[in-house]
Amino acid sequence: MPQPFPATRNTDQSLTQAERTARAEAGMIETAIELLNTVGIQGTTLVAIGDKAGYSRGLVSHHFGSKAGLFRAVLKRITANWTADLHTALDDRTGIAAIGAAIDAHLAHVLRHPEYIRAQNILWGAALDPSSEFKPNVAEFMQIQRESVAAWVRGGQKSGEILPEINPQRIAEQYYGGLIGINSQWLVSPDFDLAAAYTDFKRNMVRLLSAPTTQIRKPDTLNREERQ
Amino acid sequence: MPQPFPATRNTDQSLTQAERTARAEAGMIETAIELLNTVGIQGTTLVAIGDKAGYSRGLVSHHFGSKAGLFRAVLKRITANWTADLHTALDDRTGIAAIGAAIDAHLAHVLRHPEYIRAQNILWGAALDPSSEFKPNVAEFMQIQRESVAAWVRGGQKSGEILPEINPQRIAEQYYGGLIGINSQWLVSPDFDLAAAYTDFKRNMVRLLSAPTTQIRKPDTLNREERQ
DNA sequence: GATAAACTTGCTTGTCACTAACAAGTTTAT
DNA sequence: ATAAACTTGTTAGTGACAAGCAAGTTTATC
Repeated sequence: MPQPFPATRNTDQSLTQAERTARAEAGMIETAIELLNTVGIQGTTLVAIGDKAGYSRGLVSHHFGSKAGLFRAVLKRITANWTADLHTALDDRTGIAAIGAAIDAHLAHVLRHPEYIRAQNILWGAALDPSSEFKPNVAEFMQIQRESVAAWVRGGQKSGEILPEINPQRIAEQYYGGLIGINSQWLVSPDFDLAAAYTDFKRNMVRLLSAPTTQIRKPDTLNREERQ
Repeated sequence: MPQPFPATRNTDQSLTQAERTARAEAGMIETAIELLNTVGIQGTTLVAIGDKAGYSRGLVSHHFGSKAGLFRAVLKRITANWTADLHTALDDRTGIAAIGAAIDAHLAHVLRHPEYIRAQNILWGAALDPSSEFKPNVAEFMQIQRESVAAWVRGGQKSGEILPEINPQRIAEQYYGGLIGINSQWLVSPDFDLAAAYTDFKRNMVRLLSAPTTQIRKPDTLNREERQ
């Protein structure tokens, strides 16, 4: 039954098939993230998802094929969210400035959406499993992230602020590994000082990338700069 | 029936209760590690452990209380193994030398016992889960590891090779995070160059800790040193 | 000091509530 | 009416626990 005012379609009465699908899938993904954060991967059962999202226990399988399929979709959604945040934060920067801004954005993102980060890392942990169905997705995501970082380094090398001897791929590995490691420690230890670790990481990263000529100063000056 | 030669007790015929227990627990732990590496945490069922270890499916619960209890024991065993390796590698070193030696030992250990590292990380991943029963164990282990690193830094500060302004705790977080992050990337991406990442990490760590006076050189000299 | 009963511990099997997946249905949009 | 979204019935497999059996170990008795 076609409604006269398409703008008010989502008044719970009659929805387009596409709308129903979108609403159901989004609801289940959101519910899964919530459950992952509260009762973990074990407690995130199909029944629990269905109950909390207002559907039956069978709908997850219908839409995502399997529980692993739903988790794949969760990762996809989280990744998209982070990528959007990063793009607006970067704003066409490259080189050292891009890396610094990215680390800042990362910290802000973690503090803003801790439940996303937690869910992401829980699923990444599950991906280490040899029988994991979404390990390739995780590997690919990391590969793409590293490639961005390597591109920033190459940009800095083009402009001369980063020495040409530095290997962009190696920096990308260190950069990305550092972020993963900091997050891992924070997720396990509730009293871990995330902000301090991030700012320290940023300072170290910038120092490693800066050409040695910028470090030929008197120790006093250097230290004051470090504290800033 | 008491045997005349206690030294030949373990000839598969008649075992002391203690011997039986030790053999059974060690067998199940070893089997669990093997299964974690091949079929993952999902495939590591009580039935599979019992089958592979030559016991029944009920013995795990009997000895370790639960599946989580077994995994706790697995982590304990892996940790003990790594700690022993580290101690022999360190040999009373402190300061930058200790950190360098520890990173080398870490790489050697990962290459020597990849199945241990993989199992450890799979279980750590599971520990991120809010319902995890052994998250405190993981957090405590990380805390102890960080304390060691911080002690090395303080040692280096005492001898003067590390600047007093450097925060040992922050360094420990970066150090440990870096190792976790590198391992995580390697575990997910089969073609990840682990050795290259480790040597790069070591070089960066040493550079960060070295007093700036050692960096006031001509760029040429610095670069040659970097390549070594 | 040998020997058998009393006891303890290692280990297995039966059972139960719960889970994911799939197939066969019912309801809703087109 | 027909195809999609969604629900319900069913099944094989899971971890935990309890009851029971089979070894090993201690103690009492001769």
